[in-house]
Amino acid sequence: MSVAVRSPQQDRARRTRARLLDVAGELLAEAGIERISTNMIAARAGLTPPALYRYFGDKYAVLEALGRRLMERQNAVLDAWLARHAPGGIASMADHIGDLLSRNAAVTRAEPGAVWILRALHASPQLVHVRLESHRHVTDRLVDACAPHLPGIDRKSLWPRLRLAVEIGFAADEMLCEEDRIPADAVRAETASMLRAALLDLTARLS
Amino acid sequence: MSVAVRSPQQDRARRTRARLLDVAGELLAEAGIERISTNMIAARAGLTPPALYRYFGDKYAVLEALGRRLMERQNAVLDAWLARHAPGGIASMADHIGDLLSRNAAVTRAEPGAVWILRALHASPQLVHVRLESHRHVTDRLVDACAPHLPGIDRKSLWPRLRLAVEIGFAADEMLCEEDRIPADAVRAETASMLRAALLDLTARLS
DNA sequence: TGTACATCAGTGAACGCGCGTTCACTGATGTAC
DNA sequence: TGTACATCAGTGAACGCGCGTTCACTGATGTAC
Repeated sequence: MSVAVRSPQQDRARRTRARLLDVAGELLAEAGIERISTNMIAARAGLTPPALYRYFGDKYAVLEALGRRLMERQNAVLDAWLARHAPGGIASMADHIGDLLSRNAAVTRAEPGAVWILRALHASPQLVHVRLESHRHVTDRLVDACAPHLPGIDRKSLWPRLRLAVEIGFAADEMLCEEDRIPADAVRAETASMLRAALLDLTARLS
Repeated sequence: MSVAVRSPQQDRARRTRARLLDVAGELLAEAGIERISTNMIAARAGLTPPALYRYFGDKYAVLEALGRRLMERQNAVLDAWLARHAPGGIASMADHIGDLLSRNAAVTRAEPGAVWILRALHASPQLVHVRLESHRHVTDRLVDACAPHLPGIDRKSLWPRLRLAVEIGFAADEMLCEEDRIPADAVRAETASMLRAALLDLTARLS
């Protein structure tokens, strides 16, 4: 990173940056993380290689930005879901987990190469922190939403349980992208009912 | 792959091949799949680059062999577990899922860079099939073990449920390798109890 | 037990290629007057 | 509304490097007699 990367000033630049990320997602799906290159990304976006470095400090910055963009979109889905169902308490949330999983899957499907982005975040030592931070953030939000309704449980013991639930939700979504021998809706429903049972189990232990 | 790769004839060769795989696992953890190279692997194993090509057709063959070796070890754990608990029926298996998860985790911990191997299998388009096939195989074995005790459920509807359970088991194991904010044993117990409930739910639907 | 010899394991040197990245630059955009 | 000008976006050419892989070879191993 020779020169600090400034955020785009012009409309054209914002479009170019977004195009670079879209293209990077496509190439990640086609070539995989070990084959993707900055030169490939620039070429596919209709740019020469140096143009990429106006927007990203280095190769990993591209992939990191790509990951963050996807996770922000997923977080937006979560926020909307929480706004709607958290006021209804644990039972309301538990009953609508399937809804959350479907909406999240829709985001994943809309993003070019989304599964591959998630995998790259998983598979590259330089990028693991992005995914980890995002999953932790999601867990924090869920704890915030659930804790008020579970006065008998302290946050410290709630966190690991919800962290596991988050991981399972994302794992199910990723699995559905590669496993074509199972019906997506049925498995999402199954996942939802498992998570629902786990969540309701928390309240049950209080009484 | 210029010349068909023959399996090693001498003891020295078998040791060399195993050493190449061990070293590849270490490097995968240190450098990640986008940085690892055949030259690096050979150098670390104390060999010159061409020696590697006596054992593996190309770079992906190394990673594929590495993945298969790990999955074979995991399968051995599963087979032992099934031999022990399958005769006891669904309830016996359901009660010992935690045991399976722990033993599987032990295998993962023993292999150098095991998490990274699993991630590489996940993240490289050329390698996804290895992981997918292994998870399907595990699912098949579980279906074989469970089906006789669930005469009311046909294999077609059993398969997706167990496939999901397999994915969740592996996902939990992988998560524990990177998430240090949660106690491993507690989360394995939690995972086991979720899977247990899901499994017992199958029998409950029969009555 | 010793040795000749066939086979197997590993080497030294090299290849063409595409990688990530940088430089000094030209062309496009938007704004102040 | 027109234009001069500062700033921003993208270019052309090039770099050193390590990659994956191949070749014709030498040294090590094990076996038949």
